[in-house]
Amino acid sequence: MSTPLYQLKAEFFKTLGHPARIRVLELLSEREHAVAEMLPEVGIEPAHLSQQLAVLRRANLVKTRKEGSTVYYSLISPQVAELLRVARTILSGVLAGQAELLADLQAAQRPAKPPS
Amino acid sequence: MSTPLYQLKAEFFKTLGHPARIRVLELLSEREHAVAEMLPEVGIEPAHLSQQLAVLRRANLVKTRKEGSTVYYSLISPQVAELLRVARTILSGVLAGQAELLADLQAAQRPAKPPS
DNA sequence: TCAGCAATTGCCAATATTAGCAATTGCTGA
DNA sequence: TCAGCAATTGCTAATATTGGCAATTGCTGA
Repeated sequence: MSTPLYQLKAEFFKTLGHPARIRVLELLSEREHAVAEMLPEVGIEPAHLSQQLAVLRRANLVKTRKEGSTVYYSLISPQVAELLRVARTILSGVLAGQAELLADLQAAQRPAKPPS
Repeated sequence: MSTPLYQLKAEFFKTLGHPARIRVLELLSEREHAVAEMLPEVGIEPAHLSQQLAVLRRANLVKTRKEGSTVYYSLISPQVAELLRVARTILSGVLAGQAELLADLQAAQRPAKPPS
């Protein structure tokens, strides 16, 4: 193994680490989409979307199908949808934790009640 | 919502996008670890590990427990372990796909046998 | 009290990522 | 054939991440 496994994992997550790419993967979790179809959803200029799609292609996460001059993208592995689902669960936990913290901070401005 | 959800998700994945941080999360998926204990596993200098741990702390993915002068880290959400598991599955699919591609490329040098 | 270790922080240069703009490719319909 | 649209590529400046080194904090045992 030339590259250690955790290096590959890190690169994998790095390719997910961009708002436009996440947005695209979410759209593709539902069904395949043409580039033009994704454009308004992602809200970035065409050239930039192409670049981000290229990143996903290079990472082997999506595949393309050409029909005339429009290109349809879809997920290679449907498990990506599951990954996003798990991530959402974790994230809502994290955000809930932060909300709690926020509440504590706000409470601390009044006659302090110590954390449980 | 000041920051759109997919922005938060991207940031979440971005914090996973570093070999040392992945390594740490894998270790913590098993059980809590002291910093000194992780050092040889991760194989980077102490100051750098601290920095990466700080990234994980800021992202609310890990928590610390102090005992004397040693600091123990653990996962806040055990679901992170599941996330890493799903990621591994996807990754092995991706790598298998690449291996196939490689095999095809090699086969293409001999009297070509078309893809199934 | 202070020497010594664990862990962290701050600062900075090297490196990688992102996003904007112009130019190009490939297909389609007039 | 060529005008026009979909998508992509190349180049570049702005921005963010990284990793190395020195200095600091906090605890413990002599």
